[in-house]
Amino acid sequence: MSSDSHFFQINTGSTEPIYRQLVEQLRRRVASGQLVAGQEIPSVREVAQALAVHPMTISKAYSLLEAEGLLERRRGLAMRVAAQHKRAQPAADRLDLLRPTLERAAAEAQQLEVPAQQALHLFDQILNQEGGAI
Amino acid sequence: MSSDSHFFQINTGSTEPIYRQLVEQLRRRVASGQLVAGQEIPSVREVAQALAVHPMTISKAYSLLEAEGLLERRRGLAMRVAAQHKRAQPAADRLDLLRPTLERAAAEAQQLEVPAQQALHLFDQILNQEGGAI
Amino acid sequence: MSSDSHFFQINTGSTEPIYRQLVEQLRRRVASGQLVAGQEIPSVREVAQALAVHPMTISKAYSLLEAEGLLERRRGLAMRVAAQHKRAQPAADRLDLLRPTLERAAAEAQQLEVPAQQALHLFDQILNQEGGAI
Amino acid sequence: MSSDSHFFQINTGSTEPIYRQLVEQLRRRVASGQLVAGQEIPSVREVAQALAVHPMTISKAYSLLEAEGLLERRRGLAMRVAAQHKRAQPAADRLDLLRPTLERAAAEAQQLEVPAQQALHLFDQILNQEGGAI
DNA sequence: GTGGTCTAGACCACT
DNA sequence: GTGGTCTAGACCACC
Repeated sequence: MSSDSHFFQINTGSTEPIYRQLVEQLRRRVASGQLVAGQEIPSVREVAQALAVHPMTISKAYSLLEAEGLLERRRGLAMRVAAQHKRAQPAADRLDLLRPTLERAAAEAQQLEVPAQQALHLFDQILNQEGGAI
Repeated sequence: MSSDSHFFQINTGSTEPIYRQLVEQLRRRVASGQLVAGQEIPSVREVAQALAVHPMTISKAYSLLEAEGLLERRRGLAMRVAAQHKRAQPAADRLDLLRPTLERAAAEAQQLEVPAQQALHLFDQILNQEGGAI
Repeated sequence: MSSDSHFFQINTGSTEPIYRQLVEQLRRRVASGQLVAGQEIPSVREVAQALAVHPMTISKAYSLLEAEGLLERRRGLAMRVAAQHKRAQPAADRLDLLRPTLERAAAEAQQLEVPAQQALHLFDQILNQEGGAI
Repeated sequence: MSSDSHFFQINTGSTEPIYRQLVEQLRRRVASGQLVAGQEIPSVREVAQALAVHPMTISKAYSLLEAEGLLERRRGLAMRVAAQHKRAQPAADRLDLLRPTLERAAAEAQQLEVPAQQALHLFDQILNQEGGAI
């Protein structure tokens, strides 16, 4: 599953704990429907190696997601997206999940006295670089 | 200085340490020129009470900013923005300081499969609510 | 808080993970009302030392109980029983929580061909030794 | 040997490893004399299918019991209870084997503050349901 | 191969 | 003092 070496992206410089970055990324992918019920996720060891992080850190993220009912553990097998999870959420709800980070960006823009128009323009640029067209 | 009870805004629920939230807010305000050399900032006790946070947390933020040369401590007097700090930064540099948070928002949008246009629209709305027109 | 060195009892020989033994003991004490909202529990380090177990093992138990809403974390302070937890449960429900272990004991008695009367008698003896009169 | 589909009872939800559940059940049955020297036990495949468990798990239990001298492996034939094992144990010893689980139940009763009398009454009920009269 | 548990021990954030 | 995060690495249970 070497093609999954970029399954997760983490920012080691951030104050946000790595395990939490993973939890939130996976939650978003399930909310969007990118990950569907039954789908296997890369193993703890694979992710740990790909991200150069200790396996226990990955395991902690997976355990939390399991406790939350989003992942399913199967003895001796790779974990997978749980069969009976909250299904992919409607677009309006997903947009809401984006709100906190945008609010933070807006607060920073204000403190930096960056005009709204410039902030919007920069965001537009970044969105178009990122993953290409959605 | 009761009008300064909202000098800082913090998010106690965040994983980002409070002292760091304070440090970064103040850096941004200096970068934007909202705070100028010689300007007094609210005392540790005032801020601690207003934010319902332990005074040492505020003190830690102020000490870091002092070590950084951004604030000046004066015996028995309120701290103030240091005389010889890097002056307010040009608009282009300030825009760059906004980039990391917008990159994070863009990554989240992509994982949530929120179309760029919708994300931009939401950001626009939030910017216009926030502090009013800039 | 040295008098709390026996706050928890664990069985290191068991296959049941230590952290889970702790979680279940604390759940039972809250269910019975022995632990009430707001009450502080011994610190991670105290328990770790008293039980001769690694602090992270204790921490894991406490984190699970916090995720479950039974404990409350307070930055820099000892954890305590959450204010808004499911209150102490009625006697009938508590009796039900005892059922699984008694079912296991009954199954073992059957496999050992120990007569019901003898099993009951032994249980009676153990109950009366244990904590004294309840 | 389809009538042996319920030769073992396991609890897949438990933290106790399946192979260990099997080992202990068989030990108890031998201790009680329910299983006697020379008696055949169901094959790995039969048990695996009946319990919906991986054959290697059953095999591991059987191997441990063989290493312990309780079972005998015979090329091409079903395993059987070893000829020269510790014979069925006297009633007093078997009662002792029941003690650990009853001690655990007593500890739980105490933590739940369930009165001894109620705990005993519940145990009595369960014993009489279980396998019928012994 | 899979995930889980635990230890020893460092360093961080906060009161 | 409090809890949290992470690493390095051992050993276990299961497929």
